[in-house]
Amino acid sequence: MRDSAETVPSRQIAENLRADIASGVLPPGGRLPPVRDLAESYGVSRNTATKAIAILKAEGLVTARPGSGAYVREPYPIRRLGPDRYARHRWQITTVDAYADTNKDSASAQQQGGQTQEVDLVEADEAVAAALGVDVGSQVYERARVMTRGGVPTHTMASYYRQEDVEGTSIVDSRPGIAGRGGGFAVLAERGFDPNEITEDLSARMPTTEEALLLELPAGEPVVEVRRTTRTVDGRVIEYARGVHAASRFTWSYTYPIPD
Amino acid sequence: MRDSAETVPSRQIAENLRADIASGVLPPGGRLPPVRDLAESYGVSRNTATKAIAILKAEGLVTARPGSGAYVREPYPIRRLGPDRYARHRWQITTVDAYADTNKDSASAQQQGGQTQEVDLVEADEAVAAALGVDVGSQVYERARVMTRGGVPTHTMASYYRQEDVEGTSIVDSRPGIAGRGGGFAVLAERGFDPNEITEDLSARMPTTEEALLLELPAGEPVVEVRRTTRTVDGRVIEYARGVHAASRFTWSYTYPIPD
DNA sequence: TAGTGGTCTAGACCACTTC
DNA sequence: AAGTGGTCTAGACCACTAA
Repeated sequence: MRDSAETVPSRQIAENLRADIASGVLPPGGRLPPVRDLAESYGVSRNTATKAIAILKAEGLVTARPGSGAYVREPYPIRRLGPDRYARHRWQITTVDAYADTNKDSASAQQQGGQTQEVDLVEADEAVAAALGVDVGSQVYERARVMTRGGVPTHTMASYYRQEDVEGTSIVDSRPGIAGRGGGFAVLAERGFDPNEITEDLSARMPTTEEALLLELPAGEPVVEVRRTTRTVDGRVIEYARGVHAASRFTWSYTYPIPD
Repeated sequence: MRDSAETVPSRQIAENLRADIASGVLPPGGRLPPVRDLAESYGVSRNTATKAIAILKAEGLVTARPGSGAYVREPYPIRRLGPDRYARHRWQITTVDAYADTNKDSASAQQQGGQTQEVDLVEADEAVAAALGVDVGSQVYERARVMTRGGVPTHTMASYYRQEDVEGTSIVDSRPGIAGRGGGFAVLAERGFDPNEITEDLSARMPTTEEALLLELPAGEPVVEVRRTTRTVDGRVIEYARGVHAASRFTWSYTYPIPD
């Protein structure tokens, strides 16, 4: 065995374990050697072996369960998010199939995942104000929710609406699911604000401590922040939304023509 | 001061420092108290104070310069990446303005950033093979580069081409910049493969150790992996590319109509 | 030269899981 | 009860930065 670069013991141990993970000697879900064993076999202190594990945790390769062991992280089923998830047929309710649709939706929604929902009047921060074209600090409706899938929280999403756009609609009703499918798109459409175009901005970063708790993120798991602006055909912004996604559970896919 | 939740000393110190960063008491670029001072003022061991700093490093809030101090990370200028960066006018060279264009481009390119370039025949891995419609393990051209901006590496990008599509073109010439502007789009267009549509897939994760070294990533900095497929108007895939971006230096922006 | 972060040791206690 | 990860202490040495 060759050490390609001289390095400190903790990194060297981490590197060896990493190689075992990559080669499949330690398969996903497999348990790493206990820190006490690592310490002994490498002739280092327990702290140093612990540090090696900590390095792999920070890289997102390993999670530790106190009292049990350290395990190779298993890949989540990755959901691919494309423009299709906003497709009209998913939220546009015609009079003909309205009843059947809501039945089917509620059934599949509860099987696959759920969401909490909380509606509030809040003060618009800078981003919200800029997007909706209102003054910073003015009151807007916030619809905040946490989405789960198979009992595991996957992402948060908070939508913001102008008061006059949604006052009196079911969006403002805070009972979960009352806004129906489509994230309020159907409600907005009924009101005459037909969603027509979306701009999505993505960026990635490490989570805040609150986000890590809320989404039950393991160490070494980044988040993707999504900012979505929805406009009518006239270019009027009818919704601004911000979400935070556990990075390992999603990919985003966009297809577009090369512009001139 | 209230401790909202009982916690271990190292996390508590980290939380206090985090609050100082958020409130501006410790501004971006500001230096944190030395670990020895922290240890003394909190009445903990040096190790514990060091751990507190390590937590903030993993969160991407702080970077440490050995021998100097630990500093609040300053936000990078963020580059917004939209479909425009692939626009035809950026790479389509008409006979009229070809000369002026190359002059301008090389000047601005060298001011703002550069790129290394390496061209090789490599074996197609699974993703490359699937995208280009060739067998796994068959030989394809790889054009790998590292982009820098202001001397700082910002992202890698590796493009893959079918041999028969680019053989004999300047894409295969490994001299940096020889492919000209547009990432080879101009060359492909000249060959009769006019790039028409792009699919981009994004996901975020922690970097591998190689990536962290190559991109000079501080601890706690995730990367965004971009996979790009470029097609002609007939749907023929002419380029598959993969890149790794330092997350904190970019946002991605996509605008699209809501599909039916 | 003084100060700084980085790493390591040897030993300790705790809370938790697993049996 | 035995084993596990998590955390902490007190002390040490190193390499590096900055004056």
